[in-house]
Amino acid sequence: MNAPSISEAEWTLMEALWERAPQTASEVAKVLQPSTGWAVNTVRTMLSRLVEKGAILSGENEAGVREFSPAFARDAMVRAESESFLKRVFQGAAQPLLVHFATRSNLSAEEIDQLKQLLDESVKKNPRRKS
Amino acid sequence: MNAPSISEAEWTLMEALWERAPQTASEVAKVLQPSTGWAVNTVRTMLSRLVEKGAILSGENEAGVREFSPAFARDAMVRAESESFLKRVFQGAAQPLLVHFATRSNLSAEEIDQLKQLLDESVKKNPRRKS
DNA sequence: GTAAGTCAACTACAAATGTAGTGCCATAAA
DNA sequence: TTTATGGCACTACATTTGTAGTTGACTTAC
Repeated sequence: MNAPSISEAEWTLMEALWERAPQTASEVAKVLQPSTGWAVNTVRTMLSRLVEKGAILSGENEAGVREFSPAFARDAMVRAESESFLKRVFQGAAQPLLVHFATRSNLSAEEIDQLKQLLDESVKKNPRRKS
Repeated sequence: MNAPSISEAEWTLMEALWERAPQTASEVAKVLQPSTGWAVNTVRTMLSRLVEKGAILSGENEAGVREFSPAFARDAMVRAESESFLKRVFQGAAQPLLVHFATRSNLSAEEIDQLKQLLDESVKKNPRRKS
């Protein structure tokens, strides 16, 4: 199954589970409480919805309490989300996207060097020229 | 006013208006019909909602028919959308985002050269080193 | 063994989104 | 002048999302 697409608030939950899994609903709620202020029941509801969507899996711990884990690695979800963003906003063209973020991002010199190196590697692996 | 955030389907309408503006509802509907299959009323409803959101403006043409134009340049909406995506998926860090798209995008050699040049310009303008 | 808290399952409800349908008016065509 | 056409304003209705509250079973500390 492919990574389902999830909402903004749901990303927050996923982040908590990627941090540490499995966790029970109340554990997640406790972790997120300071930053989000969500009630435990809110967290429960969202966790259930994520299970329905197939984004997380649930089981029981030794004490018989439900606990939750991501069904996909963060990277896979990022990839799915990125695809859809790229299509929607940049009409599928990666280069304009890269230009956009590269010019607006105030990268440090090191980060720029690193990126350029990545780009070089990419050209070695895929030395395609425009027809 | 800042560019409001809009849904996926709404992006489709905006694209049509960025293509050509102003357009009346039925013109937009006609343009989008093949790709989306939306009924005219669907388009009307979405246009109205976009007006409410402040994403587009409406006036009347010579014949007294409502016509619509984007309230923001595509670039401004792209920027807003990109911000939010960056925060949500890459936790605000542009560099990992760039790495992600750079490595997965199969750019042509020309595109890579162009990007590297952009990166160089960016370093000239902003010769920041990590502290 | 009784109150107090924890869980899970259900229910609630408003705003946003996707996708139209209805009713009424004006104009153009027959 | 009837009739079909296009426009506009409203209304409709299912789904998804955000944000909980309620109820009833269980567990635990007094």
